[in-house]
Amino acid sequence: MADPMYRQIADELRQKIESGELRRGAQLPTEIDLREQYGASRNTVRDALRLLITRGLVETRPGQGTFVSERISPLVTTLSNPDTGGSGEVGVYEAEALQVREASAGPVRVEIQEAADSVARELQVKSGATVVSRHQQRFVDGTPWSLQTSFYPMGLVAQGATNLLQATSIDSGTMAYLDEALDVKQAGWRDTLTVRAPNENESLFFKIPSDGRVAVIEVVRTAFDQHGGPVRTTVTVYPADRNQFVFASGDIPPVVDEGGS
Amino acid sequence: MADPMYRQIADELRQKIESGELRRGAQLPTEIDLREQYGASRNTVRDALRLLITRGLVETRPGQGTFVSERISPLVTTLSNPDTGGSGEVGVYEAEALQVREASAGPVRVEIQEAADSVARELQVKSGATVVSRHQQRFVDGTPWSLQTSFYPMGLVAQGATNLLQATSIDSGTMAYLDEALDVKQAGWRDTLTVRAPNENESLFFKIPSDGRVAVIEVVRTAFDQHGGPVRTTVTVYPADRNQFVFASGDIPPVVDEGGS
DNA sequence: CCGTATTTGTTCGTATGTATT
DNA sequence: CAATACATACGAACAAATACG
Repeated sequence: MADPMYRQIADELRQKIESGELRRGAQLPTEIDLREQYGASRNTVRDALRLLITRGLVETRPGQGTFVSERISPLVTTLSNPDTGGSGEVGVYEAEALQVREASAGPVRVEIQEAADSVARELQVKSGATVVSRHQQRFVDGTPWSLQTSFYPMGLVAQGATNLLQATSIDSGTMAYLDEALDVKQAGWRDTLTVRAPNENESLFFKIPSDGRVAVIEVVRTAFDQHGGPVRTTVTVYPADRNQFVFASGDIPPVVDEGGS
Repeated sequence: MADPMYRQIADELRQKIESGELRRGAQLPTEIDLREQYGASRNTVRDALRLLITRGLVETRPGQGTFVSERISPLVTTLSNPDTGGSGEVGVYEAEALQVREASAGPVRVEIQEAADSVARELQVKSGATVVSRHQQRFVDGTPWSLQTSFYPMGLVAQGATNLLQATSIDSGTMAYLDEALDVKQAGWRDTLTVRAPNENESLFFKIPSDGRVAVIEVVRTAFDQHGGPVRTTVTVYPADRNQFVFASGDIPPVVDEGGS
């Protein structure tokens, strides 16, 4: 009488998934069916399913059913040193897709805000100081992939970097633009990764449960100029169940295809 | 009728925790008390508590009660480029503690194993090939912090690096040792971060719930020698609810103390 | 050491709400 | 609109872990 029943059920289902008996994308029996199959109550079945959800093996869709997650070969995001590989753009997260994947992005939403504590700390300004925020939704193969918001000190605009207020996508070249406009160069950056539960916006956008069963990964990248002052801080949020992050450093060979099992 | 009740309860409790009304380590009202306070059923209260557990705010101890997590200012692990800061040791994860923290480690457990698929892929050997594994438990301030296992191709031992089989802690200098013994130098490395549910060992060691409510972060660091061949792959697992990772690149100023709220 | 009270963990049954088809 | 399937919520009972006299 070792494991509780809900964990036994979860284990059996997990085995069926990993053995391929239940394929990716396939629909699991409904909770009612599982209740009968395992002689458990629906609540117990749901406890088992919650375990599988947390482990990223299945996902539930209200009104539809429970399905084996397609996920697999997680999206790989490279946060490498540009001195290392030839990853051109500095300050842009790049999905290094082993498979062919199509990345797209929503419109840029520009706002003038008062800096929250966390942002103020990164930008080394007073809490509540005025900052420019540029927010964007990103998709890969049409599915929600990340939410990204960049914050710039308002001082940069006052000094002439007025394009920061434009709602056009200059993200791939903002640092180049700042160099050109203000002679501000990016000398380095710092990435901070944190795992936490999603907030309401995030669970809606990523279509992950709102009860925290699936975490999100928050990457805060703060870029510094040649004088050691913070120029920009970018907060990017990814769902944790379908992402991996790679840091490369030094001289290493390119990645070989792995061919997921 | 916006949020479900269990989330409202969780929000109120979260507020009490963040405002300091419930201090770190303090015991929350029992589930029975909360049931009466909020006019909800015990199951609904437990749903709310599960949310807070997942967010790392509280933890439950059977027979005792529910307590505000001590956690706080997460441990920061730097995975930086050595060219950047002066972070001496290459290939060693370093807890950059803003507070004074005491790191310790358990004994090294050396084993000869057949490489699992994931390890074989990283070391670019055939699946099932013989490898040396060196496993260690790590603690910070006496609490479990990480589980680390390094894998080396058996070929290195055959070539003379016999010290790899010794159960003494040479971890901080294994790469230096390999340089000396075999003229193998570390030219670079690749870190891969994945978030997943803990396995049984991990949940026991870290004392986190075994149902996957708290994720773990798995960092796989593979080091490459001057010829681009993999020398070592190190798998380190951290509980996700009390850790942050920092990757610094280029020329950036040192971290300033933040003084948690 | 034992027994009891307390507290969380697991499981059941049931009812109703909400999203999708 | 109806049927289906998951989401939320209630109430109840017993088990297991812990604390304490």
